[in-house]
Amino acid sequence: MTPADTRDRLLDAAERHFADHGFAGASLREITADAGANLAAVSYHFGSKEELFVAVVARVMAPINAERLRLLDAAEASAAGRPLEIEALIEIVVGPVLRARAESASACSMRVFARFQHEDAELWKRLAEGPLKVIKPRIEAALARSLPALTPPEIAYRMHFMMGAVKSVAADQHALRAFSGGLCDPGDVERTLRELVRFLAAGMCAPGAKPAARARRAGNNPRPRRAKESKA
Amino acid sequence: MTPADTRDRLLDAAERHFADHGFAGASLREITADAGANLAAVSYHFGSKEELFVAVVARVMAPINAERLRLLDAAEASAAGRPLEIEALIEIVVGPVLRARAESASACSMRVFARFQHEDAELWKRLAEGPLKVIKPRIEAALARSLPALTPPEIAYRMHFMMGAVKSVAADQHALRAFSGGLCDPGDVERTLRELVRFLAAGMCAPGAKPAARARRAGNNPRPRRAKESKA
DNA sequence: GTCTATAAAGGGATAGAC
DNA sequence: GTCTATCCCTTTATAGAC
Repeated sequence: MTPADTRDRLLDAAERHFADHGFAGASLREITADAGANLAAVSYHFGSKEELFVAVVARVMAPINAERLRLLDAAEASAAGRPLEIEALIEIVVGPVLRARAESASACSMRVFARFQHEDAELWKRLAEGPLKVIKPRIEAALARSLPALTPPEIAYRMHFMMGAVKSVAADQHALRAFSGGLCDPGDVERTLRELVRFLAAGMCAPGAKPAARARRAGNNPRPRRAKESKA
Repeated sequence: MTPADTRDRLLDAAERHFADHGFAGASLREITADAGANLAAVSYHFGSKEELFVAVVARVMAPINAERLRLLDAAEASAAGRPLEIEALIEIVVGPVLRARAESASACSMRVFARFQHEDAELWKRLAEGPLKVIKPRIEAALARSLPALTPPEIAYRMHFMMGAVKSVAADQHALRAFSGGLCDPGDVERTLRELVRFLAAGMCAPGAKPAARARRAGNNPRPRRAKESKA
């Protein structure tokens, strides 16, 4: 076997256990046994269980957000100032999450990604201040440019809904298979991604609440909107 | 405020703690202290921590699914055989979840609803075989009737995405407020519900994959496309 | 860096008095 | 039904040998 580093084996095992049982439900004893390491190795390499968890999440999120940034930079450079097409933009946001599975031997990255926000508030805040806060404004700005008919709250709501749908896929592939009665193969990442992008793009493009002007669909007028629209 | 029954106070406190910390993260000592009850009361009334959890989830799910069934029966009777309007159908599925908050004094029902599927697989299976398995086929059949252009796998995928978005709202209202920078008020249930239904209805109505016409899409080419299609 | 051994705390469950 | 007291187990963390 290729033992890699003890530190890396600990991260691999911890990723699996945190994904399966959450932070509180995973025990360092099982993690270290799974990693073929000693219990004290966690303290030596990370200091505490919480620091190990943070390291696991950071390792999961880093390549996902790096890929998002890379694709976003490339797409915006290629667009030369024009708004991105909404399906392409959503694929940039969603694709790296779903494809992270293929690159991870343990295939638990997505579950960690989907679950870590449900951990205790202190943990979540600490993680939210980290790698999330660099990519989110970029995505938000790109969405606002591509969907000029929507107000900022509408953009915010829909981003939230979108990430929820993404996490529902990432959280548990077994649930998707069981829930669909075998109709959906969660192992088919590209199919799942195609369905997800199509669903999200349509939801994102849904017409916003219009008080009087009945636009059949969201106008693709790249007029820089600044008007505040207060409606219920 | 009547102290109700010890059993009910235990359920109330357990709902809060399970919602905040998950099954593994909640401790019976804190729950019983919060309920003003004795530690041994859990064993007496429920038998074990796991049975208490199951009772909490059942109490949360029962009124939600009962309301869904009631609304679905009424809508289908009123439709007299015609497919339901997709927005009305989605509101029937989603509304009882979001509105469950208003009826619960502790306002934790939604968080329990959103989190309980992330618990250990054994727990999840046990709960999935319960109240979920009566309402899901009804929703699925109604969706299939309202969206005849979609294949069964497409229906299944989109149901999964839909419930993910719903859970993202139910899971943590604080996240919605923080994530939106204060633009979204999670306490405004009706506004949130309206935005969510509009988003989901559009996603559900997205055109399905054409069998022969649509070839496999390349990864991400920001080729600007015309406005999207309207009806399925 | 890795190990053994143990500390210190907290967990769920339960027996038995009342 | 409710309580006290306790059992027994697991947990994280750490000290110190190697």
